[in-house]
Amino acid sequence: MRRDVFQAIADPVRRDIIKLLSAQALSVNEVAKKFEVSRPAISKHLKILKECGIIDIHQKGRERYCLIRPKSLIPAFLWIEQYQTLWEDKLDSFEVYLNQLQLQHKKRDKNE
Amino acid sequence: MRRDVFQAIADPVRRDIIKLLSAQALSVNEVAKKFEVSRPAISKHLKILKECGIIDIHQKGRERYCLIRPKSLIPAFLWIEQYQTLWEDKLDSFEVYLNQLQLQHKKRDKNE
DNA sequence: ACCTTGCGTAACCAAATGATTACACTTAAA
DNA sequence: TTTAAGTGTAATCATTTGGTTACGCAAGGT
Repeated sequence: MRRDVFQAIADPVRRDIIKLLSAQALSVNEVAKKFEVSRPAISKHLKILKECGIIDIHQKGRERYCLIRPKSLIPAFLWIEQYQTLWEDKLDSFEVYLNQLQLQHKKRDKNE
Repeated sequence: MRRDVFQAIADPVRRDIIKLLSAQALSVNEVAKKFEVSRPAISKHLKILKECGIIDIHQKGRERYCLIRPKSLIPAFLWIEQYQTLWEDKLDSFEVYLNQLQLQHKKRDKNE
């Protein structure tokens, strides 16, 4: 059972939950009301988000409030960010492709 | 069958493939050699990456070269980036939590 | 003309995922 | 002290996922 931030944000429902909770802390029921799926389904999503460190859950009376821990998204952010220079490159994809291919073949293909 | 960037980068093998191809274009076999799993397994990962627009595959002789299309990662980058202000907030999580809870309860809880 | 290389894909399988219903438990409310 | 509200979790299920082996085919090499 993989439990990392990438798996956590892979599901669209969980991304929507993150969005909700980034605006305000909500109880489990309050979260569940925003979705079509059943409350137990939301409960499971919240459990996964908690296990991935993306949310905290605090009991208050008989309610459990979910609040986001935005720092948990930083690893995913950094992973994607490392490719930023790539997509900001001046060279367009086709040129990059040709260059890479040349490098690739400079030893074995002598007739191109 | 979900086919979006988030699902594409959810798998660690696919993230490693992206890393490889960000350095240079490689043929399917060259990619497969870098991993423990079988070539057909890599072939499937490459197919998913292609369907998500993360790589292009160009035939050259009997080899197929995979090259990254880094721009396809931008949507995921933007999604995570929107929470950057959240994790850069001066307030620490506990204060945020208390504030949110106050807002949450300012109408119904008058005895706290 | 063969054989080899590179690769896709079908068939199959175990495990993970995402959902549901039913039930249990705890805490507030009446 | 009943009752209702809020929630977790078990049992169950269909689908997806990620892997394997086996096979087929096209393009190069001999």
